[in-house]
Amino acid sequence: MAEQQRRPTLMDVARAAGVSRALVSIVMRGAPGAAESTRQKVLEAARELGYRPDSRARLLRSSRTRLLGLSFFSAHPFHAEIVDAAYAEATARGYEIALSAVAHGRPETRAIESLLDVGSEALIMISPTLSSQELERYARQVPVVSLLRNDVGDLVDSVSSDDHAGIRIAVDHLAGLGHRSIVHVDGGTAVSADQRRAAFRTEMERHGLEAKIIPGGPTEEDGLTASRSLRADLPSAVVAFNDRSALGLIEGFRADGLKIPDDVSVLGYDDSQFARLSYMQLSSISQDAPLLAATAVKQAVDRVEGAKEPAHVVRTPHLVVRKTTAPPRTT
Amino acid sequence: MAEQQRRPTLMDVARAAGVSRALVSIVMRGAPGAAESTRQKVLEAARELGYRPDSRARLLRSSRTRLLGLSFFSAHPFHAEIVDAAYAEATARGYEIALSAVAHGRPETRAIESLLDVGSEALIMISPTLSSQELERYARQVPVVSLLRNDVGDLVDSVSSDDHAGIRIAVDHLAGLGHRSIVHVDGGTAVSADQRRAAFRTEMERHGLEAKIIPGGPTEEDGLTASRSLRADLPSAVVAFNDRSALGLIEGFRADGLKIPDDVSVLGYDDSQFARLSYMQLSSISQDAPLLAATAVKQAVDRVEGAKEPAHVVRTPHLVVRKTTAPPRTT
DNA sequence: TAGTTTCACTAGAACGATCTAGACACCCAC
DNA sequence: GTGGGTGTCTAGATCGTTCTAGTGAAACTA
Repeated sequence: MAEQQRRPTLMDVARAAGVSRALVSIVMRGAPGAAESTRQKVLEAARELGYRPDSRARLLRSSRTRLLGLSFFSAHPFHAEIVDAAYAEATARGYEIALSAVAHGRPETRAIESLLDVGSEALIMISPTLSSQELERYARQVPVVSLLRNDVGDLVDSVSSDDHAGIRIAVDHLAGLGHRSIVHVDGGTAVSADQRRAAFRTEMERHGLEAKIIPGGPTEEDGLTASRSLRADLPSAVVAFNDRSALGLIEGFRADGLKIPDDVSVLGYDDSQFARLSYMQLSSISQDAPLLAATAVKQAVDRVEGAKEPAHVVRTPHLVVRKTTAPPRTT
Repeated sequence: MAEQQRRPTLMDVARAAGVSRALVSIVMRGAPGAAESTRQKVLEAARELGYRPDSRARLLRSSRTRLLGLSFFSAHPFHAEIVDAAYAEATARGYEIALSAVAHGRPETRAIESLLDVGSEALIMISPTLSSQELERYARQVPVVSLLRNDVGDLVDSVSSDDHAGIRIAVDHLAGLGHRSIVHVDGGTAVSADQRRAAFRTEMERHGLEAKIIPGGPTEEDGLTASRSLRADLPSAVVAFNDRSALGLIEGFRADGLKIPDDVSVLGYDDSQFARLSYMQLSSISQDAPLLAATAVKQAVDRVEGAKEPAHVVRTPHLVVRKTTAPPRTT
């Protein structure tokens, strides 16, 4: 069936329109140097033939590819929101996004190399797990922007959210509601977990409260497990490492017959889609992913277009109060 | 800072190793036609220079690109699981995956064109929303495999799960447990919703039961809304359109003080990561996404490598019983 | 010994675009 | 009428590969 007909090339369009390849190229790129009348003629011929420029050839030849490489983790739903926002911002700035997923059996280096191989002018990496030395090695070839992580050395740009400020806001919020017994279920080995843990310690001290920290992780299961270890000595509020963990915590608490927020307040982190679900109504610290993504794209474009020095942009997160945090039970 | 040093090319390696470009190309591709000794010498030189082939040039020149284009919806977490599995299968078969997301403000056609522009030899589309005419238009250029949807015309391959069988299994399961009052919360306008709705009708009839259907949709919110409209006349079991909808249903029921599965059994569809969460323990109809993904990749590769006729593979889903379905309350 | 085959290697075209340099026509000013 | 500018268009090189055709030497066959 399906006859695999050859894709039309510049040459085909040129022949059809009776001009040279170079002129067709000029017209297709919208570059100056073509009379309006021929421009129309060429465009018409191109449309007629269903011509689309071959990006391999285009990228190969042109000095500027206007391609931004974006690596993300396929297993992390939160990253999808960022991908979405990055597309929008890149398009607005006249750049394309080349996607590469870090998946099971496909390490980060592999994802990056493939982005480089297709001619990305800059790399945006969401929560990179590579060491800063490795990141710097790539940064010598092309500008690299680390998204959601900032301890990446001096050669690498970073766009991140102020974890310390986020935790401060979290602790202030809960302490402000009157909570005295607040626990942090940490992120284990996840990116940012260390910073948040440390911040929690100092912020609790600032309030003159004891900083109790329970080992956790980034998934629902981690939250669930943590809820069990909290059962014996229930705090009045919990600051989760992220929303997914918070979900696990809440489910665990509910299974024990506890009411949220009556018996325990739970505060998430990320303000992801999960938090926004109308039946969850999870209070959360928002990093504003779309804004961070847009900033990272801007950063990458700036570097590509001449900015010499890598910048480290830190945005302050903000609190989104929904229905899982409230003043403690006044027993 | 970061001196943007030029990437080494075949020419550089050739010079360093004292051979021709063509020979380096042969060695890098692992093609036959080079003596073992020179092979080592070239490899060493390449390693030394940190050479990596430029995929733009490679793809441009070679007749075979060994690239499979994969389009997915960034907003649909379920698709991420498929992306993951597709990578694995493609790698195993010696192919690369080119990813393109359908995102907010980035329509499916745009995602596809970009995959074509980079030289994909075949297209795998997850739950395509284009009309079969549009799909066929692309299928004339390159083999197209539709994943999770099968009403795509004769020119397009499809790998899908037997929706009718899935619903039959669902209804059999619940009827077998003794349920008589079973409701289907449908998928609204989502892909496959029509098939499942129709199947539910015929299968319920086969059991001599009344097929009650409530309008729904693919998200948690849709399930939640549906739970409210079920409140007045509570069935003993619900077949949700998918897991996300099931989650919404369950949360809605719980908010009304109902116990799952004591008061209502809820059956999901997809057996996604949500279903597997230890606190959800959602009974669900599994389409086995990794298997479907692997099949789609195989299909695409077969077509690329010579299979003339598009095939329509239909896999039978299976039941995964967890803790949200049980015999009805014996009032 | 002459002819054939095999092996290791190379020169140069090709892929489909962009880019550089220059040609040609036209208009204007002096 | 000549020189210079401007606007439109083209030829040919080029990007970094792969591919085709072929060279030359060694090894085998008759």
